[in-house]
Amino acid sequence: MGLAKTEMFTDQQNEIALFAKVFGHPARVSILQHLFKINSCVCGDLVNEIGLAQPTISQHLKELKLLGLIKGSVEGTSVCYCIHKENWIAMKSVMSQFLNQDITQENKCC
Amino acid sequence: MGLAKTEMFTDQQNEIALFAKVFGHPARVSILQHLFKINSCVCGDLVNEIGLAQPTISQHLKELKLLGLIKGSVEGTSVCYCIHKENWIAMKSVMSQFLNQDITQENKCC
DNA sequence: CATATTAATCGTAATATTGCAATAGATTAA
DNA sequence: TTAATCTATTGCAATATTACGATTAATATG
Repeated sequence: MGLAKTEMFTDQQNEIALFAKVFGHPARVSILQHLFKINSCVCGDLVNEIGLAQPTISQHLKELKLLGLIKGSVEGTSVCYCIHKENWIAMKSVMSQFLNQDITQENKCC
Repeated sequence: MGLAKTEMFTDQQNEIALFAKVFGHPARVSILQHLFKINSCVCGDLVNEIGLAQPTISQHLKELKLLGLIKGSVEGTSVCYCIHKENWIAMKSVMSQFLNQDITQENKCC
C-alpha cells in the first residue's frame, strides 16, 4: 500500500519516524552537512555542490523546511537557506531519547 | 524515479541515510522500543503488541536484521529477537556525529 | 519596459515502500 | 506420522518517493 498506519502508533513514535525519514536520503544529509559547514547558504551553491538538478534540490529543501529543520530568507534573486538551530536542538532531543534507550541490562536470551 | 543516486554521496552520508531510513517507519520504531523494554522477544508478541499483520511485522523485522540492529535465534517453533547491542552502539556513534554537528557559531545570514 | 538570474512548481516516468492474504517451511507434541 | 504452532516468503495492489525537463514566478539590472 505504501501508506504507513500511523494511527496505531504514539505521537512520539510517529515524530521519530518523521524526522528519521527526512534523514533517510543522502542528498538531504549532504545538504544539512553543507549548511552546517558554511553556516549560511543559497540554493544555487547546493546544486553545484551536490550535483543533482535544481528542481530536485529545491524539492529536498522543501521537505527539510516543512519539518522546520532549515529556514530560508529571500536575498535578492536568490534564497538564503540555513539550519533552524532551535528546531534542530529540539529534534536532537527527540532522536537522542530514542537512540539512547537503556542498553545496560543483559538480554534474557539471544 | 524513486531511486536515490547514492554514487554521488560519501559512504558516511549513505550510511547515515540507511540507518535513518530504517527508523523512518513508526512500526520499526515501535518494535525497537519494545525490544529494549522487555529486553528479549519473540515475533508473536510483536504482532499482538503492534497490531499489524504477521507478515508485515516479519518484513519489518527482516529489515532491522539486515542492518544488523537486531538478531534472532530460533527457540523451538518461535524466534527470539533482540537488540544487537554492539551494532546499536556503533550505529549510535554514526548518527550522533551527524546530529551533534557544531551548532555554536552564529549564522552569517537568516 | 525588456532581459537576465534564481528558485519554485508542475507534470510525468521509474522505482521503492507498505500491507496483507495465501502459502510454504520449520519445529514440537501427540 | 499427523496435527498444531509459529515464522518466513511470495505475490499483488495501493501509495510514496525520487529525479528531472519544462515552465512559471519573483526580483534585479540595463
